[in-house]
Amino acid sequence: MIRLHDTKAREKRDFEPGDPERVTVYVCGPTVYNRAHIGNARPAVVFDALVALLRHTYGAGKVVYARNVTDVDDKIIDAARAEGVDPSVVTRRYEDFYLADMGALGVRPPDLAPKATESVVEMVAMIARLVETGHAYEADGHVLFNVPSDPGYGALGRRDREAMIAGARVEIASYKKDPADFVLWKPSDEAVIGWDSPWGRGRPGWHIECSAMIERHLGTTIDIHGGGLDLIFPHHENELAQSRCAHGGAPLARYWVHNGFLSMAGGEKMSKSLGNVVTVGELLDEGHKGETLRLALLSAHYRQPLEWSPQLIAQSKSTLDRLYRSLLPPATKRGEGDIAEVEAALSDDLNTPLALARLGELARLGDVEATKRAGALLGLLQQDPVEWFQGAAEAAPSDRVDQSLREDATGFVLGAADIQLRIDRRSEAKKSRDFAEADKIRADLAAQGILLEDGPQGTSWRRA
RNA sequence: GGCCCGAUGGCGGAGUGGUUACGCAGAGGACUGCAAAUCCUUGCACGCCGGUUCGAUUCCGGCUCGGGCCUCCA
Repeated sequence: MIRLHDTKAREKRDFEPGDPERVTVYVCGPTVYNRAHIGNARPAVVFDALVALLRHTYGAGKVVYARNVTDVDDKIIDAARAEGVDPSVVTRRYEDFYLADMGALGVRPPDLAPKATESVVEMVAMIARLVETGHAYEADGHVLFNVPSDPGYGALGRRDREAMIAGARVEIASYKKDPADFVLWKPSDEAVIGWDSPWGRGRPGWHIECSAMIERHLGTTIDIHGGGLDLIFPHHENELAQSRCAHGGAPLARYWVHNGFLSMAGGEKMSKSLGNVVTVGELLDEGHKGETLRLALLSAHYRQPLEWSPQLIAQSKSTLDRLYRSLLPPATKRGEGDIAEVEAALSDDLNTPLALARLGELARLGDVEATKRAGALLGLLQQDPVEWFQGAAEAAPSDRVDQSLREDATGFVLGAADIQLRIDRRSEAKKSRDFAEADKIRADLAAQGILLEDGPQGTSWRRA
């Protein structure tokens, strides 16, 4: 039995899907107008792990995971205009970057990656339904959702209308019937991307995109709707209202799951507007392995805040070194591991830190099979251990996306054969008790990031 | 201002009404030519003030500090 913390109920609940044969998950994906930062990667990794657990529990073919791509948005329009290109040039580029970056973090592609621009017909239909049922109205070329028409509004974000209006930071447009009303459709002039609709040429508002894509690809009521904490209000609150009103009161999601934020040194949230972002691409370019970054993101519980720091990365690296070392032959099995311990930790509201601790115990016991299987649940430890220690650093995603940059992706001065040659020379020196020479060889290698370890079967090496 | 979340040892980070988290770093030991890795041993904790209780880090209230949201944001 999986238990999940439901944002709407504000407590952990037993997870019971509407149909165990078809468990549906929808997570708000990226708006593709720039590179993903490591904070953006947190939900991708967290929900990747959650979906892996669901597949493990209900069967690989019984879970449908959709993560949308928002490819129509004012920020995209601005970026395209600044570059003097069509918006699709911008969106395709950053969608490719996103997939490469997330792939490097071991995030498996979702079953469905619907694009907003491909569901405009459905959006228009849903808006029309809302207008017909009195939940939306046309004003000044816009179509707005009328918040007072939905008595249930505010339940997810737990805020009443007076408080919202009092705290509103933006100027309230004069054409709104109610200050809380939000846009479903807005007009586009000829210079801007747009679609024909009963209300003239225009483009959808942000919230309706998700509602329409969920309806089209997953159905009226889905099992899990996920995203970052900051999406609770207004994005998810509005989605919820639109969908419920368009579907005669049927709830949009049975469980609402939100991940906490990543912060930078000082505890401040990582965000574009604060200018303190570190992109996934930068981290990979610095030589950090994607798996290390993934472990770092899973090292705290998904709802807890997580402070991103060089120490966190370093600690995650040494943890993975230790885990991979246990997979290295010859493994000595000290006891029987039980993967159920890891499953139980994950099943309890995706407690990845506890799962990681139990994974460490499996590794300590030297149960290679159990360690690998448990690692798979977390999306870790699936590489060949020798490759982990001796392989080249992962090529940066920029290299993967842009083939022209691939030429010098290797980046290492010494290849395995070279290293072995020096190890042999050092062994000779040791045999003749020329320790000065042996230590010099070891130090020279260390200077190039190659660490030697003498064992009973001889000397092995790894990259730092 | 309104709403919400958090506060655990040097650091990261689970969990629990009474008993060991775990990892990193530190100390000692084994192993080693010396290291590294590994193994063994080991020190270090629950923001403050009240309350409930036989007993609270764990429950309740208040406070302080930190963070998030209040229609850009994972």
